[in-house]
Amino acid sequence: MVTKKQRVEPIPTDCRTRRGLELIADRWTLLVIVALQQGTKRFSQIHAQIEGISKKMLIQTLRALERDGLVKRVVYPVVPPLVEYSLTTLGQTLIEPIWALRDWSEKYIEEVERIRAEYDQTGKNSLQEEILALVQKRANGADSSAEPEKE
Amino acid sequence: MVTKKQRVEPIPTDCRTRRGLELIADRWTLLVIVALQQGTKRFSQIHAQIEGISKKMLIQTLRALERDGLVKRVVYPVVPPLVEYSLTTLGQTLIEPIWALRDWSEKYIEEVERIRAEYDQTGKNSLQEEILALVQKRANGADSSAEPEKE
DNA sequence: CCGTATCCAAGGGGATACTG
DNA sequence: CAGTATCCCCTTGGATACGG
Repeated sequence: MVTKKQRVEPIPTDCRTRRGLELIADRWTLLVIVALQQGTKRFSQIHAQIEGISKKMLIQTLRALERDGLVKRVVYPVVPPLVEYSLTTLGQTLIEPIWALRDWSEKYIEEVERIRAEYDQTGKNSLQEEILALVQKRANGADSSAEPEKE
Repeated sequence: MVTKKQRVEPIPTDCRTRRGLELIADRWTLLVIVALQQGTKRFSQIHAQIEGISKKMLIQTLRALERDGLVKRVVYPVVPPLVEYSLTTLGQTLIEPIWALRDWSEKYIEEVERIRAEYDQTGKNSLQEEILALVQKRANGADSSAEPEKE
């Protein structure tokens, strides 16, 4: 159990990590980058590749990425229109961290889903026994009034 | 320019990568894990640390993480209540990929913001010249009717 | 083909008040 | 302290129709 008076330095809204996460912490951005990391693609190809995304959301996501310099958009003045999207050099720097997330998913997602299924069925997961043991131990051994202190 | 008939294999909604990204691709989840990677924390500490999150969203996020076995929640039966959250062993496996994203943010976020500011002010970013060159080149040298082919 | 424009339903998420 | 409950706004985002 944690003792009192632990100093916690806040994560300000304007720190670089938060600003960075805001860039990519939505439903589609990372998927679009994953799609483009295979190389230049037309709009319709990306749209076909990312199952479930609407044209509206794809456009929106691509526009944001373009605006931020992560994706390059090239329009060829032909009929019918031909538009190609690709990662910029800057955008390619995101491939590595995203790959780390992919690796994690490949390794652990099914374990996560197993635990979730168990939780949904039983109302608890296997961690609960561990936790109960912790709480019991404390209930027996220690004073039950915690009396948290102010700073 | 990309040539015709490029094969694109779709990313199905149920692939592991997408299921993994759905876990963490929202506004708060990653920040909560970042907060907890420093060690066990009380609810109020996390809440204070993540500037801007409401109690409602923090609870919601923590519940989801708990349900998925990434976060452990321990309630001590004392008054006033004392609840501690920490990453499980499984949850800790996420630290590494998240760290990669943090590193990326530290390195590149300000470049991104520079480009974005430029884009917002001028309606274009520095890539546009590069793109114009590309398009011009094509317009001069090649047939202007692209005539995309079917498969 | 690659968008834009408009409408609209669902729900995300804040504010507030209340409880054990 | 650590939630739960309710209200309600307002954004998100899908569906559809249309345009260059």
